[in-house]
Amino acid sequence: MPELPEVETVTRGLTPVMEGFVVDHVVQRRPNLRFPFPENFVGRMAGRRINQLTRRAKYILGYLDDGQVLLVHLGMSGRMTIFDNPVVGVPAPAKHDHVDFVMQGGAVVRFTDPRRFGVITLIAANEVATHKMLAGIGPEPLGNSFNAAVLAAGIARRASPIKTMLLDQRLVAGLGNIYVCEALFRSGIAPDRLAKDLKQDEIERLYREIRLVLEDAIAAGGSSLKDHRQANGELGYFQHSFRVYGREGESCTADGCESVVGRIVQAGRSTFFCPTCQK
DNA sequence: CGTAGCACCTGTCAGC
DNA sequence: TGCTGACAGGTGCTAC
Repeated sequence: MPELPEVETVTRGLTPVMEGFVVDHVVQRRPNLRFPFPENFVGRMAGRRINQLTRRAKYILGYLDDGQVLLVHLGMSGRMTIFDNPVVGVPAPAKHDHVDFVMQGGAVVRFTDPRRFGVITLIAANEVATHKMLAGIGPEPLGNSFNAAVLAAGIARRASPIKTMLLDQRLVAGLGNIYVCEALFRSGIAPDRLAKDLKQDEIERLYREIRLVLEDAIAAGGSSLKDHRQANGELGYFQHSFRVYGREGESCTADGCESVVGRIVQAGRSTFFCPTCQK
């Protein structure tokens, strides 16, 4: 379920077994995911120490000791699972287990992705800001460079519905379909409102709720998953409680609201909303 | 330039 | 049970 909070949770879960450790070797079981793996991926990873593991937007970045950066995107269905219990061992790879990172620290980190919309590649450290996949990505929503004024400037005069705009990673990084729906519900803004028509107080509410919904989700991941992982070692999946997402036809959770959650399709993607709470 | 739509893949579920 | 169609947490590319 990879939007920003899930990628953050996965990154935090991987850090104790990857950061500061040397990659003994990588097992690559197919030539491509969404894109081909980089030339000689296995050879270029072997023996490299991962100096630092961080997240930018929905990408996991592993800074290697030779100036390369391992870039991982989970796409729609990508998952990471840690195997570091010597008693249990490492299960035989299943159909969609495409890559294993075998760490000298003793852990095996397995990348699984049925739909293969994920990305694994290597870039140079000095390309992190300019590489095609990262250039143009907007501010981190939880960082200092994102605020109501930045959001206001980004949506000013834009003729797209606010829902569609918020999915655009150039405006703000890391929001996906779930948290856009949730943030709009929490701020009481109808998803089909045109971005340029939002009033200042609405933009400020939206800004606050974007931050809060993401912070809540990250906190939920940290508190409901011991070491950010489930008993089977899988990272980033935890019990969410969404107010509108996936709740079409169910009653609105707002106090005193008698309405039923609706669903519309915008830019080809489902939007869940309360027709009464969101104006 | 801004915007919309398609493409990439596989799995799951509802309905017949 | 088997088939079909709709749908799924993302994003790059192309065409208007």
